[in-house]
Amino acid sequence: MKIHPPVIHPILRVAVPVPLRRLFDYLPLEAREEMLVLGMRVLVPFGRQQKVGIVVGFSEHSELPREKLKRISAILDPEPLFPPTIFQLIQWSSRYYQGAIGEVFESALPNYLRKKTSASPKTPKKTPKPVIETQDPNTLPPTPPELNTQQQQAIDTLVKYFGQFKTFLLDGVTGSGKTEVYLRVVEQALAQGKQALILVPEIGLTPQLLKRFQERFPVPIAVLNSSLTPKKRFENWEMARTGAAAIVIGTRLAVFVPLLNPGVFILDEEHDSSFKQQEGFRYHARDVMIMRASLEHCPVVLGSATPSLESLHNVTVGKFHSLKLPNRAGQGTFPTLQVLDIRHKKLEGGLSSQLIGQIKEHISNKGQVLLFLNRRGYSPVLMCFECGWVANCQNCDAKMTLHFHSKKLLCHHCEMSLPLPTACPNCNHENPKPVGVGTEKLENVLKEHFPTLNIARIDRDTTRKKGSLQTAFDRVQEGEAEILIGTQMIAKGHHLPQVTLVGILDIDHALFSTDFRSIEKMGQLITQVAGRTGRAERPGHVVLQTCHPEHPLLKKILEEGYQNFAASLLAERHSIHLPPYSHQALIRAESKQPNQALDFLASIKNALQNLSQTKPNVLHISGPIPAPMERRLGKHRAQLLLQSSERTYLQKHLGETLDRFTTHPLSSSVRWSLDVDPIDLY
DNA sequence: AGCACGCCGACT
DNA sequence: GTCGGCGTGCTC
Repeated sequence: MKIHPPVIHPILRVAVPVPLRRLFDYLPLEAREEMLVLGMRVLVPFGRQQKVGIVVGFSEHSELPREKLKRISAILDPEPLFPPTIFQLIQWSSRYYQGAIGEVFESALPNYLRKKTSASPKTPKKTPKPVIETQDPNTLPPTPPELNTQQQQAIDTLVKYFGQFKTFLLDGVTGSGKTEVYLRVVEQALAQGKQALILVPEIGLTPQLLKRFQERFPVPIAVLNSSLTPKKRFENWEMARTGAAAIVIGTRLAVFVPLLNPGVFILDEEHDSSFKQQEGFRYHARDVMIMRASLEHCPVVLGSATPSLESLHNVTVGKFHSLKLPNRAGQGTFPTLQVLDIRHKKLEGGLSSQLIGQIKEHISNKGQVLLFLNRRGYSPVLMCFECGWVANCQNCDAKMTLHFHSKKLLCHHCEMSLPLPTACPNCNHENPKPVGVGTEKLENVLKEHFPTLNIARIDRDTTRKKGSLQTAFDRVQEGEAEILIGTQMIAKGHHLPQVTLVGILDIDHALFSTDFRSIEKMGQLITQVAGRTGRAERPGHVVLQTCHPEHPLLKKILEEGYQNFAASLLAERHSIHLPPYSHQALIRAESKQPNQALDFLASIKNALQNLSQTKPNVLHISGPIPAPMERRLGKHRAQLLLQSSERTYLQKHLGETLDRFTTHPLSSSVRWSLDVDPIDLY
């Protein structure tokens, strides 16, 4: 491909930010051709609008007659914003995830640069700190902890691979000191004058990691996530791009940030599904990061105490190199695990009397208690015991959740909210009753049981405000609350050294879910929640309440640990050809009319089947079937699952077929999208 | 996705 | 008689 335009009749191929899977051709500005370079932003007339596009190619000819082509309105950048590697990365991502090229480029830009502002963005020169400050060993802030042998080996191995591409899975139990490994590796990168990019799954995990890095390194650190103001995000992006920031910490969107001098890539909690974007351009930041590391010849470190089955498989087949940290750093000990059979037991707010007894005991021994219940609200069902009526959402195939404090029925899948009925809307009998337990009810029940104790509840409802999550964790860490109740938000990353008892309530539904990944997620969640305890000198105890104490996979994880559990799951996936032993793509569709989505998918299936006649058995198509929640927000949803052992085959034919379907008669009344490597089937 | 054009219901 | 509903079609 040519970097500069040809001299005669040049035509610019421009990626315009619209959900169309093609490029648009334009004529260059007269007499300024020589200024144009691939990757520059240009302002182009598009229909009646002006849009900011990216020049992604030059050619002598267009499929359109020359007189139909419009001329670009302006060149917006003095130099391309993307270095060649990022330019390639974006194009690869667009092909791999079958995203509209213009949208993929757009999503790699900070909002500030997506605007039609023709003002060329000057790099913020107000942070002219030295690009990289080398470390003076005498002024080392808090003495870094001593490393154990495994940590030292991991670091030595990683550093050896500086300057070349290799993917490492840092498989370290909770409390094994993964972060210390990151710190030392980054230290080495900085010493070589290189930058480090570190991704975390959620914004909430940034502050503590940022703090650790700031304490250790006196260098500019840029944070990139969606909570920043557009201006700030642009400035931090520029600091990364120009090399002013030595370290970049961000969420998945930061995977595309240009770096002047990349040295090492780190992705923490690699099993976390938040790395997968779930709308629009559906990329997985972990997989994009690996591709990026290969383009930029850097090592990439994926860290987790509970690695995804995909990554474990990649270790087995030799694509990833495994680095293990099997021991807890410092004085940390492993928690003891106990299964509590709650069949035929009377529960109070979801708690068995045994568990309540243990809570009392731990509290009286000055320990903290953590209760994990992955369901927010007061109760998931409101039911009339006279006629059997339950509160359903009118827009979705879902029950409405009772929220006691706000005195409302809320649908957790749309915005629907209703006042609490005092009588059954069906039979008019008084007071329909809540059924089932959410975190809010659990909190109320505990308050009755332990009126003198402080209880902290952490879920989406109590942490709406920015910073409130951190405040809640601080409260617990400082011992201000004796009992902590939380949804999966508490499973992520936070150190709670005073917790001596963890109670896991009601995870049984995951054992029988239709989604084949839900057991994997359950195992990760149990292990992560259990890992919150026993991190200091006091040993921890984990109690899991279940109605299925004999379930083989539950026993596996409790008796043999995550590693063996994961091995069993992998064997199961292998035997039924599920990922990572096959590749999937999911086409989702939704329509107002009940059958349009299904019909549309049926015709895609038809087209794909005709196509795959040349290579039968390579492509398996299941569906179309109605989505697990058929109606959501008033739309009828359906999906088509494609599975193949040959990824390239799947990818190629899918792209070609879908291109033809943009003109399908139903494509205007059916909203549809493609998800490559889907991680949940909803 | 926008944003037009275009053809049918309740309003000054 | 018109304002505006959202169906259909196009964007170099």
